[in-house]
Amino acid sequence: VVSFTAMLGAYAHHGHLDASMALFNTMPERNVVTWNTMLVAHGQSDDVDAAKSTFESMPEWNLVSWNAMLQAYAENGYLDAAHATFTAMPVHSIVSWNAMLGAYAHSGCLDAAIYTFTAMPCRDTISYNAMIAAYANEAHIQEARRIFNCMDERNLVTWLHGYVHIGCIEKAKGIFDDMPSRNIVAWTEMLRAYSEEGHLGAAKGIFDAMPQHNVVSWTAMLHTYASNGHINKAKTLFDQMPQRNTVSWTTLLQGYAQNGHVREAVTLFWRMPEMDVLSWTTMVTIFAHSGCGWIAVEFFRMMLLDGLKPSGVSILGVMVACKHVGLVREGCGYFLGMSDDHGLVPHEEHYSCLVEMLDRAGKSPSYGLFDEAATSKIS
RNA sequence: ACCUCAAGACAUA
Repeated sequence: VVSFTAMLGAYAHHGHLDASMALFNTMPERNVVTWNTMLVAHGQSDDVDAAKSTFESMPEWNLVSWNAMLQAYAENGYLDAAHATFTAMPVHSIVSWNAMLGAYAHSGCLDAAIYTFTAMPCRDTISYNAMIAAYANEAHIQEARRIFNCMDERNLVTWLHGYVHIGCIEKAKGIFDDMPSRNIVAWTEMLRAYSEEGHLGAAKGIFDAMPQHNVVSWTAMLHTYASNGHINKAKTLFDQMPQRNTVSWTTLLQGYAQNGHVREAVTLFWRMPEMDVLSWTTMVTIFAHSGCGWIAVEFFRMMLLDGLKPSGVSILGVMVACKHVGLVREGCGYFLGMSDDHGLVPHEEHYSCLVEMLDRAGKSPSYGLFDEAATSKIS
């Protein structure tokens, strides 16, 4: 069983999900680890349903199974389901807490992340890294620094992480060079740091020097090419990648969008195995600024029909589109839907876009759709 | 032999 399970995991790691499944089905004997490996494989290829049904078919669960299920939900944006799993599990390890913390950090739920971080019975460097990222994502660099400074235990990974997030790339590189052993997370972090600075050569150097790659590192490199105008290299890399997920697809999609290759973007989009809010939003924003705002509106509607919950970014995109095409009622409706239907808080961008939209149509802010509070904010 | 931290969309002139 052990060697078969190891093979199963190896197949999954290299993106051969079909091979893993075939092996799984023919295995004479399976244990919890075998099932867990399969569960994780499905989660990582963004197939939550398959992960869920694997979980439900398992003869028994251990802590790792629960954590893997929790993570599968978290990775695919099902925050509620992730939390429900967390509450349902019989015991929690630090991995469960970290997974929950990471889920909140990724979805921008800073308060929930802080709550989780303080409620945890103990914290390791992974918890600190996640918390620093949560603050940094929300542009609370001061707080990120504060956490970084108040940590009771530090190691090199956390230093690296902290420096990357506060934008001190030279210091980060210094730490990186001093690390006695670097894991793939550290390597990828360094790669992204260079990528963000536009140091394409340095990023490629890191990528080539890495002892192993996985979807995340491949995608980080893909993003480096795509966002620096090297769309052909990006495409080549994408085709070579042994494993792709929604993030990889969206990264390439964005590369096409940024380089004005609208046709290719559309074709690629419809070939995607799964779309999430970010992939849809990319399509919305591609068309939002052009004269074909109605196409953007169509994409937005299709996203809703797909059952996805729009983000503030996607709403802004569709509002910009409405503004350009003069769909005032429609645009106001999306704005109102933010708080009424989706539990989102409109930001300044949404208000100013709304004002421009009304202004263009010669309507006053007291158009009749808004209550006093909104009207006063608009004016 | 299996789980958590690292990768993707966004505004303004």
